[in-house]
Amino acid sequence: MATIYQVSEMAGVSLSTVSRVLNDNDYVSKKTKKKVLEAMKELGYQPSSIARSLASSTTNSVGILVSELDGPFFGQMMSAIEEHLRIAGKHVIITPGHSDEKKEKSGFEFLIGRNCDAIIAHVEAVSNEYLIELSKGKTPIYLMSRYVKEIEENCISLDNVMGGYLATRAMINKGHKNIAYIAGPQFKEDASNRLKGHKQALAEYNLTFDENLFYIGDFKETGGSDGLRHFIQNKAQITALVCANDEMASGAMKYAREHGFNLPKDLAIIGFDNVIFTNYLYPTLTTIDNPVPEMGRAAANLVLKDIYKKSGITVKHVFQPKLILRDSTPDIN
Amino acid sequence: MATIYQVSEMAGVSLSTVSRVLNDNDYVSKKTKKKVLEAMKELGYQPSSIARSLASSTTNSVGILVSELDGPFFGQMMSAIEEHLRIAGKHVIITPGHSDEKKEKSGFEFLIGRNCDAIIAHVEAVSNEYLIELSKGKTPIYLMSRYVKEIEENCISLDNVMGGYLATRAMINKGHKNIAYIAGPQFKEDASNRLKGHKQALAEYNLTFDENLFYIGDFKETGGSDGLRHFIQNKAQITALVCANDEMASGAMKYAREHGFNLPKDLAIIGFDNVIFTNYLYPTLTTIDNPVPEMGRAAANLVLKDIYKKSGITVKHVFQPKLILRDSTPDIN
DNA sequence: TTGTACGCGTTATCAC
DNA sequence: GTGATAACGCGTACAA
Repeated sequence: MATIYQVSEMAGVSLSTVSRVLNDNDYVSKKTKKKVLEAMKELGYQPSSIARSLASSTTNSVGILVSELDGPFFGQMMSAIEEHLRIAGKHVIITPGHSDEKKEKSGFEFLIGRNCDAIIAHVEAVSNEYLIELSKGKTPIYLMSRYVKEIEENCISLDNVMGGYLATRAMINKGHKNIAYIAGPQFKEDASNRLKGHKQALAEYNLTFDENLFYIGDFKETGGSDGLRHFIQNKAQITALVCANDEMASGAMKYAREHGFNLPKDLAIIGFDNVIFTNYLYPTLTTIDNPVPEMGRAAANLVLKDIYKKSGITVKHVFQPKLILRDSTPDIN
Repeated sequence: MATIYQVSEMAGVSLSTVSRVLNDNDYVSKKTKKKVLEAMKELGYQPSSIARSLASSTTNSVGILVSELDGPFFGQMMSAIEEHLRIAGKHVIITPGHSDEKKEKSGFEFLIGRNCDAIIAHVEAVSNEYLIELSKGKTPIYLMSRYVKEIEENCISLDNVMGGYLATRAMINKGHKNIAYIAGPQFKEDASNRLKGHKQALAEYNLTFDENLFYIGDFKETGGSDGLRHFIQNKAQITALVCANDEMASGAMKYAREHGFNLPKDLAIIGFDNVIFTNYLYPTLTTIDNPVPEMGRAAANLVLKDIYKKSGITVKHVFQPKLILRDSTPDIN
């Protein structure tokens, strides 16, 4: 591997000069710049990112901490962030936190230990206090899908209350009155906010929140099937089911069909997130769109602006969900 | 940030000694080791991975090059690799190649430029020659789901011919004779091998391969719907549809239903990969299991063994697919 | 078993 | 504009 030194020798200039053309901006005469560039090409010179990092104490890498590496939701998120960052020549170091406090913390430590210039995290188990404390450290932290007031400038979030409201209101508008709700784990902020929205919608239309029509699932397919089973066993009379995310909705659909429901006639179902496969379920799933790709780009833009000092960037911090009507919620007669 | 130097000072030893306890193995007396360890704790010392890399010319990072960051297939793959590598303290740098030759090449360059100790790649567009040439470079390359004879020791692959064979044979065993096939892009090796298996099965049972019952899709949902539309428009009389992956099968299912098919009675469908959501489709999708997680672990093990010299590891290079029977392929009477 | 001294490839700070 | 020279934080022969 050719080093900056060989280049300087071949071009007949000093190390400093080579370093200058490498970092563009400085004052270098066009003539010498050209000489250096040619020498570089000649030698097939590739700057060492490591040495650069050591000297400049910046790694051009941003850490991404997500709950899972698989799953459509996180796939979209990572994809959007990576793509946007890569254009700027930055790279991502991804690690999963598995919605577990210890693992999330160790994920942060791992990323910080790798000297990431910044971290974009979608964490659910650690407390706000922990995050606030962490934000005081040397590595800037940005939060996806989470709003923490004290560091709101570093948060990109969705209005989940509104989303939950829209979902339930959609059912009400379709004429349903017996609406069951399968929530996500309540320690997760988005899950509890969606539930809040659900209750708001009920209240607005003078429907009472019934504990018998409420179940807390795990945000996975099993949560949906377990929830529906729970309602059936308790002989709950329901015509509509609101699920706090698409995976659970899909699990509920499957369970419903396996237990004699004729979908969507016997039971209207709505999900949340508008994950890709919702459109390929049968019936196609009505859901609430969660603009994950845009939010991912926003997060990337935030670090580009704050950390890498790119100019001309403005970012939106709070995004709005919207209702996507499909076949799983037909009009009732 | 405390450096090795401060630790040495506090512990009253030299830099080398600190370095030694840092890297464990060397000869250090228990007494001094303890002193050093205490000093480290006292100072909250964290070794700089960058300086380490510069001095040792190894980064403890392995590059992962996948086609897409989202999608269930790659999600599983990345997850398995990351998890396994992380246990060994290595981290992954992930970047997508989008099944495009230029992007895949730039992905390799990117990863190599980052001084990854090794690269695990799932690439589809670059040629075998390119990969062989690349393998001669300083960064070892490992291939997922691809077999290149010249570097077979670095390949982890699935017996796709067998998989294709199993899929079609399953249909034949169910009593079907008019079996349509929607293939994946034929420049992708797995796609062409699956097709080969399909033809083998047909031949074995004395069925002729009919161009009218053949369509090349894009491995995505649209490929499935486009393919089925093609068959319908050409008035192909089919009772069974074999798709070269699950996404296409799901797209075909959706299209079939939208066009009056009563599934699974009117049309039996089988997919390939056994991606998570196949189990939540309606009807649940019969498919060929692609042991992606095991293969991911195998790849990770390979670099652990070859690059990081872990002992006691043996890895399987070629994996076998197997048939997963579900509801989309009922017995016919 | 422990310490010395140099090298890894750049960036940054001064002079010139 | 350009060139020395000192960091950056650690690994490692080599010597002791």
